[in-house]
Amino acid sequence: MLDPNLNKKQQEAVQYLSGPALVLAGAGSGKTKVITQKIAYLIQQCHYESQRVFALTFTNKAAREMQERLATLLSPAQLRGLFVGTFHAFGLRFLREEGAHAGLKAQFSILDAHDSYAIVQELLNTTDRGRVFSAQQQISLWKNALLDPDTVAAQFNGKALNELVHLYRSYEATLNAYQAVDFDDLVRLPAKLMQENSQVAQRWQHRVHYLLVDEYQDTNVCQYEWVRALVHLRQQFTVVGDDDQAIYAWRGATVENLQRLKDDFPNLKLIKLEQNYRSVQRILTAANRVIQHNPQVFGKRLWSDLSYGEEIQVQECANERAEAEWVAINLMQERTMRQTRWRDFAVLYRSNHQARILEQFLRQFRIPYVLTGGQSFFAKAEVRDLMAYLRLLANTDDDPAFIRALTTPRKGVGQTTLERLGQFASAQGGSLWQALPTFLLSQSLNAPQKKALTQFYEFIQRLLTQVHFQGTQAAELLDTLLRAIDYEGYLFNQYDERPALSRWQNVLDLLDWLKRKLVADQLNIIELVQHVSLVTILDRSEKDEELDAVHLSTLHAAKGLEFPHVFLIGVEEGLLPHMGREDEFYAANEEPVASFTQRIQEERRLMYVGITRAQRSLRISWCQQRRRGREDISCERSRFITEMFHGQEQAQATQPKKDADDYLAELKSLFD
DNA sequence: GCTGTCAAAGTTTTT
DNA sequence: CTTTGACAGC
Repeated sequence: MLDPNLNKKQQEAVQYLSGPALVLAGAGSGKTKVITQKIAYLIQQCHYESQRVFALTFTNKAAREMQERLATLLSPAQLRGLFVGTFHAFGLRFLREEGAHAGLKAQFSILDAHDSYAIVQELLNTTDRGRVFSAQQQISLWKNALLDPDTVAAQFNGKALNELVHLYRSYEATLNAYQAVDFDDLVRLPAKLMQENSQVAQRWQHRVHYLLVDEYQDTNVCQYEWVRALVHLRQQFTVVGDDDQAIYAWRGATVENLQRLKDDFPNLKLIKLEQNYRSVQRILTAANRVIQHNPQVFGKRLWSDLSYGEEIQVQECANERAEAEWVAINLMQERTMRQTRWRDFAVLYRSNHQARILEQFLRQFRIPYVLTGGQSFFAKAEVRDLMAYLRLLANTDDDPAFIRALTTPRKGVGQTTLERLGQFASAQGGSLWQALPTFLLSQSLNAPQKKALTQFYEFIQRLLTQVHFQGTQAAELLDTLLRAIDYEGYLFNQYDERPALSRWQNVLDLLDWLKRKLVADQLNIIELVQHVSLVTILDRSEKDEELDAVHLSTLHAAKGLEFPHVFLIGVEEGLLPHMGREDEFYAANEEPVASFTQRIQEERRLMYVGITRAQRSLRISWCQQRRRGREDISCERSRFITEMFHGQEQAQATQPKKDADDYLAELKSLFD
């Protein structure tokens, strides 16, 4: 049955099946609802087979949310075979089947940003982090634009970027030698294969009967081409997007993909969802005012049935400490006065480091909070250490994993020996692991190093005999591994008691999570490792939902979420809009990727995303001074605040009635 | 030649 | 607060 709560436009979007459809869905207009309802409609009413329907998202969170909603709409049998996941997860599945056509072995590794950084650093032979970072970025942008080294070389012929092109080539060669792909490749290689291999293309064109894409405005060229190739045959797809919420241009996304869609599919059906079910009108008005300063591709105006709502407050703070305190005090007051739950609040900010000071104050006030986004659990050193062993077991040619496993915990093999082994391996044209047995016979090796390397070799060799174990047996293998390397001992030796304990806890959490995964899905280590590479944060979504806690999130990570009461902090020139270094990146034809104006526009959309997260109340703060590195810099109010209130009286923030000390005293008395 | 200690720096956003 | 690179000692 079609949900009777759908409005006319939503219904149209769900039921339109006569060809390609673009649903322009403003913030809070029921976009996820439309996608999930449409999937249900396809399967239940139109008799699409589940394994023929594919829904693509950008984040794991969005995918999970859709899966959860679908679980309430479809029977377990109907859910089976249905693909709802990120582009990258889909890419992994695609490459598992088709990787051979791209020269990949079945057990290829997936490198994370750290690994690629290390590779670029090695190739550039520099310790200048800025240089490495920007080179890495450039390669990533090229990849996202579906440009391979040859194409780039042709376009940059004889120019200063030659060195970078050369780097790109070596980088690709290195990955190939490791039998590894990076994140970008998970989308780039499928797109490329679809274009270049007609057998592969046909296979998938026949498999995918209906395709849905969420957050379409954030697709890059690879994703666009991949989608285009997938639907080439049937032209049955729905993409949902909002050009005003495009905030990933820095990752190669281009809003022009919306425009291109019209050109490539002349019969494209355009459906606009403009009724907002989320926010009170005042908040929408503010959002509309801000976004109006951007050029409008598709004229679109959000409106709401809800009441007008209370004033939007703007608070000027002396510095970020004062700001964090202001947030904490307001949270205390609001919770008492409105009888709300903690989870009804979110504090949103431009960059992760702003969370730190907030955390301090929230802890002090004993306000429970959860951090979404931010530093990935899987980026933590201790987690990567353990994963290195697993990656090595899954793919012994994974040199970055080999190096990390061999050197952490330290085993008496260092820089020099490693370099020699590296030279030895590249002379043989193989990986470090392949070279190791012969290298052990070499004369230049000293006794201690030889002994250490032999031990390591035998240790890994032994584990390798068990690498195909599944489920419980594989889980036991993890325990064995951890005990054998005495990682706990290493941690407590390396760090003070408290940090060591917290790291060890992380390892135990990881271990627990891995084991559950192994047993639940009956995976072996190889499958597990590939899966884990795509997970950015430890999956405890249900707990987060149940938890009554204030949400702390970056603006990027908050997209798609909504909260009754929102604090948007750090709204200053330089921070929002953010002004970074004037890095010069190039897409093609040596055109810089983004002009100053374009950057401001993206920042404005970010502001728009922030405002439209709020359902009922919105509070904005900015600081006169902010600590940046070692010095205090003075800040100005963001232009976006001015734009928000343009032609309107600006609400003056009311001073909190109690000050921080009162609250702390009160709290203290509670706990004494 | 390896490893531990010390000082310096911090990257906007994420798969 | 964490991570990384430089350096000195074992």
